[in-house]
Amino acid sequence: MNTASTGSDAGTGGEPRWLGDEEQCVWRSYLHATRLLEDHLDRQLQRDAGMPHIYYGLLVLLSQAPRRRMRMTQLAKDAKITRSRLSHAIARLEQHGWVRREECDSDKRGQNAFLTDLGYEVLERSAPGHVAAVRQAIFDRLTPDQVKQLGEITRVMAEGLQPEGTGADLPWRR
Amino acid sequence: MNTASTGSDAGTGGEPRWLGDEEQCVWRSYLHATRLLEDHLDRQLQRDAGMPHIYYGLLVLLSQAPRRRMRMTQLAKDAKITRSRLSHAIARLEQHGWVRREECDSDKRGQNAFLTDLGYEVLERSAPGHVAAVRQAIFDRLTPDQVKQLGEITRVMAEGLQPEGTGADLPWRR
DNA sequence: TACCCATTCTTGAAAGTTAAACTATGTGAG
DNA sequence: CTCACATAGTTTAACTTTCAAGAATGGGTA
Repeated sequence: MNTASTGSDAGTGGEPRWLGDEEQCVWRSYLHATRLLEDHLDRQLQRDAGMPHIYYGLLVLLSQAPRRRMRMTQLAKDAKITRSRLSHAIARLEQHGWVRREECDSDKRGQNAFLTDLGYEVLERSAPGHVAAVRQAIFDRLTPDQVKQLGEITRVMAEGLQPEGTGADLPWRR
Repeated sequence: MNTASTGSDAGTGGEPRWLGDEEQCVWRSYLHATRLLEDHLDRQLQRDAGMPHIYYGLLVLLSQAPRRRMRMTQLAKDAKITRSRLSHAIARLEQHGWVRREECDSDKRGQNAFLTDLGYEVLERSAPGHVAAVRQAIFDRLTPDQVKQLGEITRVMAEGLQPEGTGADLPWRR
């Protein structure tokens, strides 16, 4: 089924409002760009740092955290991934010696993941190449205004997709 | 390593040009938005159509093709995925009876994938919900101008990431 | 024809992801 | 205190993706 068409009936609720020609075109561009970029960065990092993009992002988050350590749940939230996925990811990063776990003092259920020196080195070594790749794909190709627009657009999108409410965590909403 | 920092040395080539504060912020928003949206659509489609977003996209492409069929390589190119990935994907879609393969007349190496009636029905049934999800995440939240900007921005990005040259295929470049 | 190399598509194994179930600890009400 | 329920994190199995290798056909050149 086309995402467009002047189609008729209802799906779940009422009349489905199909996408117009221009919207369709934008949607396709979005899909292509995001898919190509993610693939590109995944390959670049797999080659240069030996890990997929998302794992690299975890190391970055840890490197920026107070004592280079963070609670699992918080890390999962910041990285926008599920706890399950994080568990698997940290397990692997741990195998490489880039990250380690430690019990959490205040909460016996908790675990902290922390970046090892070895992990920091890997990050240090691969950061320049990664930034270059990001720059080449985005910041070097867009005008300053477009960059600003992209920031605002994605901010709005993310806001709308956050689990619940803008607090993205707090038990407000509903 | 931070994607920013006023860091010093070189990576592979010359001085790495780190991202400025604003660029960093945009990049983070981009990652969050795209990750959240992809996850959201994957869950929505897995629930309503029984397949991940990318598989759904394959059915959409097939549904729009001439006789609802397409050469594997062309399909892979249009969907921006590798042939290997496509092979596995089609294999699974075939198991569900949504797609089938047939030999290609003109080239004995070739295969056509075609959308079955059953596949078309699934698409027809799940399209409204999918469009609604896309609309809710993007088109209902952005201003018409932002939508236009997003289209242009992603077009530029995709262009820069295409395998080689804009032809995205032709043996020109280099 | 014989040969070489490109193209098409598939395959198998390893790595990564998901959803659901599960363990263990925290927390509040009664 | 005790029960019920929420939270934190892990685990299992099924599924998806990737990478590298492989089988078969096409095409060009000597």
